[in-house]
Amino acid sequence: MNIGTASIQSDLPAKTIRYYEEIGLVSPDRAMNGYRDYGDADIHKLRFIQRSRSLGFSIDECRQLMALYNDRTRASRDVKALAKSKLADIDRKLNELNSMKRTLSDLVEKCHGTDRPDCPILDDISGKNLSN
Amino acid sequence: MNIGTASIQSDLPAKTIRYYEEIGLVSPDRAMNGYRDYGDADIHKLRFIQRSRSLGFSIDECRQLMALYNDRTRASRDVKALAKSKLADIDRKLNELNSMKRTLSDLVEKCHGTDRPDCPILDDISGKNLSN
DNA sequence: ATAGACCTTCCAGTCAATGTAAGGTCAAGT
DNA sequence: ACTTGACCTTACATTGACTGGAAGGTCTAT
Repeated sequence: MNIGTASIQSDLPAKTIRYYEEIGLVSPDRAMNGYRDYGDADIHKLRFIQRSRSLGFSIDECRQLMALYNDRTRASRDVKALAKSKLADIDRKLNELNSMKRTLSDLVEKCHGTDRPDCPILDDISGKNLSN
Repeated sequence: MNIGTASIQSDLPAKTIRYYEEIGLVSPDRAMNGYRDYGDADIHKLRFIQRSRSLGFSIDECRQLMALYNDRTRASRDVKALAKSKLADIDRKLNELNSMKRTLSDLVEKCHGTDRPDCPILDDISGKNLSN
């Protein structure tokens, strides 16, 4: 499939997809006319990278994650270790997201939601009653 | 407190903290010697920004989030609406993280974790049995 | 066969930092 | 009082990860 379709399927700009090829992250086949030709596996990788990036993983971490897909010759013990370490990263991020969610939920819940400009939680958040 | 301490407390490089001041995200007081002087509220904001950035929120979104802290004159109805929209973003991110986690967990679980180079889940992930 | 929507490469610009240089400030030790 | 070393300051350059735009080739439809 062409890059335009790949762009839609992966939710990444075509520009970015070309960039990912340039830095060696996802390298599609080429059709006879020189157009990039993406297969299902490529799309799957791109989608995974899209999610990873949008969640704050670096390109280098994506490269490691791609190694899990690409390197069939690697001992699966290594694959497993790498995957486990990334899982720990993900759990850390889940905790942080939940902590942010709690902060914002409190904000939503405790603000009265009227036009009144005073909002009790703002004082609390901004450090007046800082517990940490 | 000085920027070095603020750096440790917020888990952000001093360089980055200065940059955040430059772009108007967090502006500390100045001591008589010209040193930046961070208060507890500043640290709280920096920590929040640190978490937000590491989870893939843009600087512009951080700016919106800071507005929740800073703008006391804003109608709290607006504050509430903004917070709710950010909460929806967070829920989306939580879903994506859980989806990544599932993918990687399967990888860890189904790989035998020996030195054998074949790993059944790799074929699956790389699109051979693509269900989406 | 020509218009319009796609694709190509290449080079420049942006955003969010990060590195480095040159110099001022502070607290401790002699 | 002076110096050493860890801290702080600004200013300018560089990096990483895109993003935009130009100049041109390809494909599909009328």
